[in-house]
Amino acid sequence: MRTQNYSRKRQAIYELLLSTREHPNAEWIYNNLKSDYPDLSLGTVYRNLKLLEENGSIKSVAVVNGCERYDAMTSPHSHFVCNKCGRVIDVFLKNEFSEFTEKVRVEGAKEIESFSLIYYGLCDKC
Amino acid sequence: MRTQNYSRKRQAIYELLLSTREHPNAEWIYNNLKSDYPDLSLGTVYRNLKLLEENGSIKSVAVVNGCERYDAMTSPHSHFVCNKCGRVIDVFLKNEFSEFTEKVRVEGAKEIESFSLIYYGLCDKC
DNA sequence: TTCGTTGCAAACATTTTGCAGTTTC
DNA sequence: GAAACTGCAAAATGTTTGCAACGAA
Repeated sequence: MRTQNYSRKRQAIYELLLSTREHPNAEWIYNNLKSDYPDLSLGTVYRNLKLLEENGSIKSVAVVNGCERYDAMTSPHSHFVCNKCGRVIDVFLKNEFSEFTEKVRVEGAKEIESFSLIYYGLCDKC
Repeated sequence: MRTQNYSRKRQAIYELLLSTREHPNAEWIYNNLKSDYPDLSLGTVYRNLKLLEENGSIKSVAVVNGCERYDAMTSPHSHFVCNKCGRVIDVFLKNEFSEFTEKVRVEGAKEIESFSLIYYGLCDKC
């Protein structure tokens, strides 16, 4: 992990991500912090999202309409993405699933580090 | 499906995708067709990839380093993405997996249309 | 004082689009 | 001839980066 000082804005970004189940993108975070941090810049949001991801503090869970979506809940779970409105919803699967995926061997892969399971469809608001 | 005429270039893009297991992006396709179609333009590749995807002829299987990667094998299967070189490898899972995922219900989802399972790690060439 | 952090704007990379000319049917 | 298709270049989009000022330790 890269050396880091304390940063009030990074902290705010992280806490905002902890407080929501929106799985937001950089711009949503920027807009939601602007009132508390009027001099915040979008570049800072991007920089800190990257830092937090390198940290392991947050994860990128999906790319929806070309935008990276982030989640501060790092315990393993899956997601549902609405094809119409782009909403991202948490999906918690039973143990049988992780048991199943842990057995998977991929020809051509030296080492499997992680996996991502994303469901797509229409959400109940669309 | 939008009305379509025959197009030699679209056909070539589709056949190239059928012939490879590279899961290429637009630029790879462009570079590989340039010699046969010297007047091909990258815009045409993008336009036709979108049309072919709307058709259901091809699928976007992953976004690797910001690039959409396509596959003309539309029968359900998963993928492995190398975190270092970006290589995309087919992963065929046994039936028990689809049986499992078909049972999944997502709270907040009206209808599940598809899902995508992607493994990440290091490939045997990295 | 050192080095991480930031705002700002410019740069970047991928993808989309407007237009005028070409091809398909 | 109508409508789809294309090359080209410009535009749009999301993200990254260089730099000088600022903040933390």
